[in-house]
Amino acid sequence: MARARADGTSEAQGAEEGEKRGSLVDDAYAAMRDAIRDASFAPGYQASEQEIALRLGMSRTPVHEAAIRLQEDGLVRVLPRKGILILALAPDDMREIYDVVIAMDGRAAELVAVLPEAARLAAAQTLDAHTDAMAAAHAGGDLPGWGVADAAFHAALIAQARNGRMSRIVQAINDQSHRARMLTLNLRPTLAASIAEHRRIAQAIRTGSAGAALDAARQHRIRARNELLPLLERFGLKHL
Amino acid sequence: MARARADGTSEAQGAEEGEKRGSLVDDAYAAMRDAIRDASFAPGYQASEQEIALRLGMSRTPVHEAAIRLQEDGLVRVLPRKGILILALAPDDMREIYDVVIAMDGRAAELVAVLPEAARLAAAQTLDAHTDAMAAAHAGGDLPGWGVADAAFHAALIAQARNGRMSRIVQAINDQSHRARMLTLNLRPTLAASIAEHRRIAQAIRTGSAGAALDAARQHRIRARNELLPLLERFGLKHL
DNA sequence: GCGCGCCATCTTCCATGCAAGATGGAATAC
DNA sequence: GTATTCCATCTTGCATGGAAGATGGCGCGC
Repeated sequence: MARARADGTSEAQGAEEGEKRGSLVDDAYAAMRDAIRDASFAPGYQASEQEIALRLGMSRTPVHEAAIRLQEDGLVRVLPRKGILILALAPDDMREIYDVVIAMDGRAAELVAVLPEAARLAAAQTLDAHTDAMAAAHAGGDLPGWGVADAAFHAALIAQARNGRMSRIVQAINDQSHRARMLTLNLRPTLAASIAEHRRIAQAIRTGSAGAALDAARQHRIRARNELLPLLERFGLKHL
Repeated sequence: MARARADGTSEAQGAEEGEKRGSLVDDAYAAMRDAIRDASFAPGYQASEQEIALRLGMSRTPVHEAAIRLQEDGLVRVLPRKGILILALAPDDMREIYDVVIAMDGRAAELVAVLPEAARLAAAQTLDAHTDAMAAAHAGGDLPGWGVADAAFHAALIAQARNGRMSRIVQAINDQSHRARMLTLNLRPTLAASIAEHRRIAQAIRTGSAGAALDAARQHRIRARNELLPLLERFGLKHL
């Protein structure tokens, strides 16, 4: 069920033809996805398959097939006979994305909270470790580090729920919103509140309180949403 | 943002679904998806792209690209240099699927319940109409009709939440579980309970009780899950 | 100057060819 | 009889060419 994601670091430049890894389609997919994530391909940019193929040192076919997968993931749109459009995120997209993670994180927390006690305790410990990292980054003024630890917390929460479909959905959603998260990291005022809420989620899981875990995870995401969306509107960030 | 899906899922826009029959890839995608849905392609069957292309009267290329989309949707698996494998659903897959719809239906109900009053009332009326159809089918012993009306209720609930990403996720999940729903329709004992629960969801939406709507939708799906999964295990339905 | 149509050009869509990996069965060794 | 090797065949991965649609600029009419 797990899609093979070649997670090699992307060289955005010349694609030297070296070792034979997976398929060229996977290479093209990974390269394009990473380029979109780090904004090498800016949103709104309209690329041609020929040009990308040339840059990656392959023919148009694997680029085309990778573009289909990226479109399915919601990262680009293939305009018939016009080209590949890198999609931008509007505030309304962020609203949609938040509603999905509110639902998923809540159910995931609930599921983890009803695991057998040993698994529950291990999960809570893992989650607390990530929260510790967030607190340390916060104390040290390391904003990117805070973001990484925060992402790790939520990724661990989903992973512990042991649901491949939920994992893939959240992964796709995260790919879409990665740019926005990077941009808005320094806009978010209440890092401390997040840390406290993460503690509450882990504690509810530790005690096996499914309802409390569900509620804590939901409220955490809902607060983040209510905090971020007005900021996006205020700053007029029409496309992220 | 709405991808042109052959079955016409899309956002609310005045534009009519013209169903442009321009792309062979779309044709192949729709044909293969429908064949999988109604079990013309049985799970476990390993098809060759050449054979499908021949049957659809096109070359291998559009079939191959459609297969990529179907794989992304979780309906098939493309085995490198071996063929296209129609995926089967195990009870564990149904567990995963139910957890996703529990999360999504709950959030959707909550979102609909906080709409402005006019929209809320209209939504509740639509939902009740579907529930009426379920009751009528139940009274008339029309099991397939009951299933159609039940699906319409849940589709309407998601649609009213006005979240394209949620719609697409639920649509993909439904595509995966369609066969299983058809098979298990006559195994489910408590149709009457579903009808009563649907009424509760609609009522909570009507009164704008977000928490009650969330809980009613969640409990409805959770009960269905707890009812169905043991049946699947009992009957030894390893692959659906 | 201004609007309109035409066409050169750019782009994807799809068919097809070639190459390489995977497979099953036959032939062989023991 | 059993295990092993080899190869004919089937399959997809990828490259490439022709075809058709979309676009923007240029010239023409006014």
